[in-house]
Amino acid sequence: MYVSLKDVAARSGVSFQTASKVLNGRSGVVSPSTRERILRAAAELGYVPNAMARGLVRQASVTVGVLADDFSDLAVSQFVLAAQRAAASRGHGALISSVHADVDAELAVRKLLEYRVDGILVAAPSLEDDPRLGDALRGPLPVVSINRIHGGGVPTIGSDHAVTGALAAEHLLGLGHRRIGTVTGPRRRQVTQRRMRGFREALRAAGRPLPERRVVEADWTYDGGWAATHQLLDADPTVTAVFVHNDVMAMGALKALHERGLRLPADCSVVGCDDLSFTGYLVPPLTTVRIPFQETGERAATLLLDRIAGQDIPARDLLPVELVVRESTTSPKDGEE
Amino acid sequence: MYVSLKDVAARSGVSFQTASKVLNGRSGVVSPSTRERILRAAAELGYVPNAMARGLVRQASVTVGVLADDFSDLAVSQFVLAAQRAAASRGHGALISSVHADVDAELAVRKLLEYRVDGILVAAPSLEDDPRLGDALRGPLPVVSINRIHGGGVPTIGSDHAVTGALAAEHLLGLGHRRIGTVTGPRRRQVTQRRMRGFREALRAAGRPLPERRVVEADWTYDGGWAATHQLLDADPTVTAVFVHNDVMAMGALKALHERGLRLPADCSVVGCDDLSFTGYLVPPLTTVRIPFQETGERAATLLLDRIAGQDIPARDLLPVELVVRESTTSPKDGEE
DNA sequence: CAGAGTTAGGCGAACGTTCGCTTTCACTGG
DNA sequence: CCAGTGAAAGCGAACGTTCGCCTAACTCTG
Repeated sequence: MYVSLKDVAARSGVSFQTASKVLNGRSGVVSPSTRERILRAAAELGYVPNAMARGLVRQASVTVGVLADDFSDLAVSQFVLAAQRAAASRGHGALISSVHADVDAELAVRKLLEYRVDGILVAAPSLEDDPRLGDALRGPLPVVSINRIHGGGVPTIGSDHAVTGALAAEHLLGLGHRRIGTVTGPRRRQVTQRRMRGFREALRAAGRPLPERRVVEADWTYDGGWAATHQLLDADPTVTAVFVHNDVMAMGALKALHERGLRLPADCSVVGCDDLSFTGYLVPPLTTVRIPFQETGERAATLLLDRIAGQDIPARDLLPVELVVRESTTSPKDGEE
Repeated sequence: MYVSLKDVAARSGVSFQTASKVLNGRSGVVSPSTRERILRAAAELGYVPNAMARGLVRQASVTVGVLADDFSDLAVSQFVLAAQRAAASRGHGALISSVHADVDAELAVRKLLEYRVDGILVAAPSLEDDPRLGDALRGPLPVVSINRIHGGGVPTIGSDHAVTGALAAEHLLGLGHRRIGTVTGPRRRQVTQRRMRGFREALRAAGRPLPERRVVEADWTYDGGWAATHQLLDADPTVTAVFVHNDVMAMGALKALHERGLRLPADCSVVGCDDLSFTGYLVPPLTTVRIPFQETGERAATLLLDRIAGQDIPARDLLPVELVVRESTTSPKDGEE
């Protein structure tokens, strides 16, 4: 069905190895006239090189594997897209493999190994505590992850979560808020802990330590954010601002605050996290800490490819986050505690 | 670096072909004892079959290519994810290739061909008019697309756009609206034309033909939807309901309506399209026509794999859409025209 | 105990490349 | 005139599999 080098060679009257030299190879010299002849034959026949055969002899598939847990998540899909593009721009294909309830991480990694990917990009935050994923990933193959990998040993790239928490806290403190609550991601997750650390420290440094009743854990979802916000305001109706650990939950928070009859942002300020594309269109437009998903994907892919090319890469790399101020935050009406 | 069949064979004292039989093959009989021995050796050495070598001899990569234009779009990424999972559950890998400004469609298809994918799944609505994509795709390789392909000849699966438009119109008419406007996708796009046809016909059938001033074209984006909505209300401030061709633009529409001081849905009803995950959390929660992206991805992958397996598949397959009524639609305050 | 049948495993070829080495041949300079 | 040089092309082996066919040895059967 496909045309092979032999076919092209036959048509142009040379050996297939010579055809290889002009069509795919990087070695060897051929005269301009035969080169021309071979090129023409290839075009006429519609020759398309066979990457599997090439990969076999070169011992490199020129392909990276992308292991993602849930890329219907906007953040993950942005990452995957950016990574794929960066890989493509350097000539690499991207083989994706998703892990979810039905298929365990080991199997997904194994599949990628079967295809002999040259490296693996991991975007599976929900699996950061899975020791089996860690074991499967630690090996001779280059790997770069955007989340912590259990057991370590895998270069990680991400954003500075502690700074994220601190930025949110400082912004709200700067506006004059004194009773600030927070809706967090799952407590066991690194990202949650780090953000909480930065957030807590900034509050403490301002002499406003965070009481536990103003911390409610949620699960990254709209519903979770909605419920947690109600819970938070039930526990302490006096809070004037809420830091929500992602934009999706922040939407739920906005809805919950609306339902309680609060005027936004006058009665309660909200800071989100992520800066998803639609956050500027919420009512009110959401102030949020921008997490550079795309840049992370690009950078992760770049590092992975560098690593594949034999270079040394840092074990850890943090991209800067940035506060995007919109209209969901303002000064509280009352100044007193 | 990798362990090959020969290594396993050497350790268990058989020929590598015999090892092949027990580890990967489907043909041939080996005694339980040697099978056991080979299995043990493979486990000890950590044997992982080489899909490239297998693909080479079997003349099948057991891989599908996914050609997407922009999967940071929630709809497309849902599709891609579902397709990847469906393919994986039938043992196929998924090689993704994105087309965008920098890389033209032909090149992307060619890359997939180099990897000798067994079939291609296309999700590139923005390229529906690209004749070169059509040409690149028409060939011996099985292809299934979720959008029209220029020049035809490619099995297409999607949802019924005319019904989508009709559902929106009928819902609004049923609520008593008489002056209904619409914010459409780009006019040249099939999906826009089809939705408009269904929408128009339903209005005409109810004796309320759609005047051109109540139709504004936009570009699927928040900003576009926002601007178009303002434009629509400038052109005809009397409209009491708007049908917006996707949820993203509908968010922009909601914002624009807010800005004009209208109370929603009392002063203006809005119907969206897609039913993205967050639409239930907008203010007000959006009534929308649900497009089954995930099911489309699954079905497309299934059809493609069936096709690869040699079965005949329909040239066209439509999945049902469904109106999801939330709170952004209600009866107009005034009944008269 | 010969011959047939069965079973386990080996063997060779092929898939489509790459790559280093060898061969061929024309041309050069001493 | 002939060794030496250099360019152009060919050749063989290898990459890791699969698969059909072959063979050796064992087990029956009469």
